[in-house]
Amino acid sequence: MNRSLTRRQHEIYDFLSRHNDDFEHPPTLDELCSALGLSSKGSLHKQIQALVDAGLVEPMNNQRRGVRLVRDEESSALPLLGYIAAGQPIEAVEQRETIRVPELLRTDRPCYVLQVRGDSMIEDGILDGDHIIVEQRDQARNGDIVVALIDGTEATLKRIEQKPGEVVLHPANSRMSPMHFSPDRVTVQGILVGQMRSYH
Amino acid sequence: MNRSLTRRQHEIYDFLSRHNDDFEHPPTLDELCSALGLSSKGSLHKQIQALVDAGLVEPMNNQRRGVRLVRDEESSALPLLGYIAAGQPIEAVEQRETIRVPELLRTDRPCYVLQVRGDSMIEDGILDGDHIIVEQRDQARNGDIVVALIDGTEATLKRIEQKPGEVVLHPANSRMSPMHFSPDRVTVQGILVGQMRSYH
DNA sequence: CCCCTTTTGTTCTATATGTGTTCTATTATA
DNA sequence: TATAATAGAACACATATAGAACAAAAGGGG
Repeated sequence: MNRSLTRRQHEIYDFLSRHNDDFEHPPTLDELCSALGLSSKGSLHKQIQALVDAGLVEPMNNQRRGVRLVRDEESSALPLLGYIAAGQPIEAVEQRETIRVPELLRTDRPCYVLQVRGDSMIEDGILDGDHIIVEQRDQARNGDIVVALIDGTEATLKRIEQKPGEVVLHPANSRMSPMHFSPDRVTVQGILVGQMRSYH
Repeated sequence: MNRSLTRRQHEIYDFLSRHNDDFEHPPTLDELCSALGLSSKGSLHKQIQALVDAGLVEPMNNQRRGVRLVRDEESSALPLLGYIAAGQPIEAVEQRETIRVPELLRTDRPCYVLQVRGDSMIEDGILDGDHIIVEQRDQARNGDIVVALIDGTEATLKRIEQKPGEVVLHPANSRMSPMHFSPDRVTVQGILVGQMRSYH
């Protein structure tokens, strides 16, 4: 079942994940063959079968309905990790919670959700209580709003500016000042990609 | 039962979803045949029956013109009506679009989605480009943020204050002033219940 | 209201095509 | 040498289609 994939099997699975939107309908073996540049569906079938055994592709027991990836029923739910407030570690939520997030507010890479505490980003329209969707990353571009870890303990949500020899974290609150750190004290944990607010 | 669809059944279902607006009434089997390029309604009937078994098409027990899709109540998708900017009518979007909204950001009553244009509510964290979820209503409580229609033409998003003999619409922008109207000039179209923002 | 016709859905059968499956043989790759 | 990847053929059977015949509803004219 949980056998590790060969290199080619990995390629094929990646191809399916990337292109399953390009196919109008689940692709047949023949279609996949020409898309992949193969000329024998028999060979492909063997590979697909390995993916089925690995639990990545829906088993097709003689059915003629195309090659479908297994539906990740959690697909639109992301883990809600806890609260983030400037200057404190992320306060984990007790239970392992998940929260549904529409595709529009997330990316294809791994994401998670935090709830905002405090007003440090209020002028960018991020208010106390908002849910933010964060893409897990360890690098950011200047101007991104990031979840940054300072000295390995304090987590904060700020707009980042990376200069040679210095990292500046800008709050969006005129009553607060930018914070300056040496680069080795700051690690990026993710970048802000989406935001949700409920008014009830 | 809940069997997965064959390829052709998938196609036919897609066709129905795409074109159910093109048909004045639910189509007859013969109409569908010619639209799909088939010449045997007997064959089509078998396919339709499969869709009925899958729960995607309402069962047509000898009814005429009985091919209608089952109401898609599950999808958690709301209609995206268009753009709202202070002082102009809601600019309708061309296509009838829908957008997925998690339960957290909506209510049990009918809701719709608008995209915000302008900065009139910026200090409440509602920025240009944000998607807002509006619950359809004709009454509001003081302090609610509402979609209000002024003189039946201009739509605007503001915080409402209803006094005897007067309605005040408060922007959240210190460069703008509250607007005063007599109650008969203002009708509430809905109240803000959720908000979404994408950063990419 | 009844009878007839027309339309439209339902049920068959027969046939053609498509599509997954199973082989074996051959070639790369480490 | 062992493992993986490929081609190609042959096969089995699920699915798609046409066509005919039948049944149920709708409508119309007397």
